[in-house]
Amino acid sequence: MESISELLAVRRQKLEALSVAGESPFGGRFDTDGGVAELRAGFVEGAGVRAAGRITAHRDMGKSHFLDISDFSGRMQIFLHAKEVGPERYAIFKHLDIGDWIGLEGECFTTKSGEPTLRVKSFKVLSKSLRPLPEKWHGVQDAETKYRQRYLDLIANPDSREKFRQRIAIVRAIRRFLEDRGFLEVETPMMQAIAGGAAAQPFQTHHNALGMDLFLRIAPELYLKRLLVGGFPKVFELNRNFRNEGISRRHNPEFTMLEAYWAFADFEKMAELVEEMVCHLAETICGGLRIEHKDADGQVTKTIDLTRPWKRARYADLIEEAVPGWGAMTSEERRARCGELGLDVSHYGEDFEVAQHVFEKLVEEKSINPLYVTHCPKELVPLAKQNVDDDTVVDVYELVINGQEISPGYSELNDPDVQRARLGAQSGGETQKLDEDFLNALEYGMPPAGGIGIGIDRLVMMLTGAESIRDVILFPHMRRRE
RNA sequence: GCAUCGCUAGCUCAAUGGUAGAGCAGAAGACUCUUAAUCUUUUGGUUCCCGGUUCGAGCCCGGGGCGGUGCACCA
Repeated sequence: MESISELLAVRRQKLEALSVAGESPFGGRFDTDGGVAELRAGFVEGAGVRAAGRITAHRDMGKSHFLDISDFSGRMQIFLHAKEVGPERYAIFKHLDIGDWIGLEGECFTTKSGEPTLRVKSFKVLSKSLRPLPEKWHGVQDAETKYRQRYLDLIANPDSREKFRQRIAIVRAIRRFLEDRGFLEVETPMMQAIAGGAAAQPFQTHHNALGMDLFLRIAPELYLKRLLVGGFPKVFELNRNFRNEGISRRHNPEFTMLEAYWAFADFEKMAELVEEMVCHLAETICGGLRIEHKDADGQVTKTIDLTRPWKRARYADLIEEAVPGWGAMTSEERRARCGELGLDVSHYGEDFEVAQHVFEKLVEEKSINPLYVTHCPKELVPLAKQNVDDDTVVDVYELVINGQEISPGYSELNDPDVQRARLGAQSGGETQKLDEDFLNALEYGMPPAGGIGIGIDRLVMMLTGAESIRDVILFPHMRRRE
């Protein structure tokens, strides 16, 4: 007999025994006085309490039993004695396992060792667990199991629970922060006839009734700008984007993006907004402006200091700083210099692509503390206004933290003719891809505006010390098994 | 796509090419304040899959699967 079958068989036998004894193994409604961590925190000696949770530990002392019950909020100890519940209920209790959900009613008391504990007077089986839980001390270590069976990770790994609790708090706080400043949250199409607003491979689908192909959006940008045209002064959308590209530590095919637009503002005003917001999140949710990232042994590997004001620097100056003399070099000299620095730029055709590679490797990846990069080359950003003093650069910032691009911010381009030319140049003459309705909307007049995008997953990684995007996405995409 | 590392009991991990082991969980027993409870006994294996080398493969070789990491890709 295989081991797992044996473990399952034993639990099935207990399931049967519960039914025979007249105890429903899958319970029903059970009203409690709160989550277990809340009850433990609000502990009053002698008070009667109703609680429910999953049994996560069992310490057996003859006829005295100490158990931990847990829910998403935390754990609490309960004490169950044969004398307290009577022989019939005690017999039922003997059929319980670690993993089962139970509801109980009891009285608060403190043990000799000082642990707030619930003395069980009565209990009810809420759900029998038919499979054994992961190991109590090490939890689930296997990355594949954590991602494929997130529920096991959430049951067994408190660190993981905490990261998701923080993610939820961050998303909620962002919404509140923006709403408090008059931004309206909107919902725009996720299925689009033309996947615009970024340059990425889209997922394709098909609408049968309309007989047309549609794309999952790669960005909401062009629709949010239509709303600026329509008169919305401050809008944001915080939801999923889809990009049909590689999966990595930093990429999931569907990811969460915040985009916000503010009429009559510019990229610098948006930078102020983002700086204020991220610091607010760090202080209220992550315990302060110094964010520590730790390795598996708990050793601090890096500390991100979010103290304001954040550094601001021009794109060209940062490259010059990384590679002295860059600005005065010819195209050939730059490529040669890249070779000396160990950077492979052979597959880049354009000069700005070579520079961008240098920027990514020598500036972005090395920037741990916040850095606003401004005056970026216009080729990189087709949807932003050109700078009035230097038409080779655009009025944008790129916010880099933790070696990753966290947020771009623009002074949005609102000249329809310039916009058409820039998008046309980007699509390489494939006029089919131009979103004519968007350009048409611009011709009605879009107010000058500041706009931002923030990759929420990467922001949460930065704020919670997660090294992989999969650690902040509940159900990351995996290759199908079998 | 390329490179590299990994896959052993339900979970966490061991195992010079020579009888696959431990801890936890499970089962049986002892114990009325334990908290990684303790103590005694004990069940549990398609070593990811297929093939090869060998007297003999968890281990070596080839192919495949899944996963981690890096590179490539990615405004």
